[in-house]
Amino acid sequence: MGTKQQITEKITALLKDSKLSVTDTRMKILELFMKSNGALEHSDIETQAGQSFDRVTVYRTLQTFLDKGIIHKIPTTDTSVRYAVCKSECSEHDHHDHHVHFKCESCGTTTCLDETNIPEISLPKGYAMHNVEVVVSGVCKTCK
Amino acid sequence: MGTKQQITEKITALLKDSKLSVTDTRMKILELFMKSNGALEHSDIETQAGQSFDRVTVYRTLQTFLDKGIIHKIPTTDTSVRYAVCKSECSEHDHHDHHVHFKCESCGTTTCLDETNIPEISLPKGYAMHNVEVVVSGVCKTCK
DNA sequence: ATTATTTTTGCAACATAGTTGCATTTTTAT
DNA sequence: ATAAAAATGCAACTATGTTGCAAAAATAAT
Ligand SMILES: [Mn+2]
Ligand SMILES: [Mn+2]
Ligand SMILES: [Zn+2]
Ligand SMILES: [Zn+2]
Repeated sequence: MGTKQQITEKITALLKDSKLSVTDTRMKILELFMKSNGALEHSDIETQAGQSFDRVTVYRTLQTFLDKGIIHKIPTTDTSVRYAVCKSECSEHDHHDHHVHFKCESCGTTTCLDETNIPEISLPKGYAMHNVEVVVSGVCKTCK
Repeated sequence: MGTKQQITEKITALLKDSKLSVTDTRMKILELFMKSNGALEHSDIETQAGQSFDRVTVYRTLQTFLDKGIIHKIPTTDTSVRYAVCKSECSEHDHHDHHVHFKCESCGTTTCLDETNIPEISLPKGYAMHNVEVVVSGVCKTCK
């Protein structure tokens, strides 16, 4: 985990590396992502940040982080949009999150299974594959 | 495809098999699904149905079809919800759509690749798998 | 075929989610 | 310290989804 001070430094570095201004909103939201063990959605952030930020700012911050390759989206079958921090390999407009996502039906959390690779899929003739998303649902390690 | 008459009979039978009342809304929406070569979202249905049905009715109809195993959802990374007709194996509260979904980045359509099976995935120790969703994005057969 | 019962629909009203323009504030560059 | 650039907050708006209830339609019973 690291001390509060270390986390702050790490987050600041991450923002600077992405050529983003270091602002309170961005620091706070990134901190929430770092602390969380699962993916976050917009409403989680609004709640956990303690109603200190405008909704619009949160939307714009998430979009900025997406653009810069700091976070990635996770597909869902409801209308919610889930976000999780990317690994270091990701960069602006070039995401490399080729791992499986897991949604626990018990606790509701969605996590990145960074070690679980996505297997090969052979599409029918004529289809070109650019990206594969895999979301597994079931019961997680903690809830079992 | 079949004639208009044949499609009507087929749809009527499907509704009766699912123990649903045969109504104009349900006939029309099922017809749209049958005619469409890809998945539909709520707005597609409202548009294509020619503003004849109330929004609420469309929502409720889709939910009913989901419950009865007539359609299934397809995960997305935006807030949209996509639906496609299930194969015959599906029944009430017991979906069996273990196929890959494909989203074309060119034409935007999402299709069920019924013949493309979902490969085995080995999760980390402690995780129980109930369902797997796979969505591939790229360029489809038609757009290539 | 008529009537009774059950189900579905449409409307209104509401709630939540997401977007855009613009003035003010904050951050970064000079 | 000042100027330039960028981010934020607010207001106003659009889109999406939900609930209760009365009217209408579909099915079941007579
Ligand atoms: Mn992930
Ligand atoms: Mn499908
Ligand atoms: Zn869990
Ligand atoms: Zn296409």
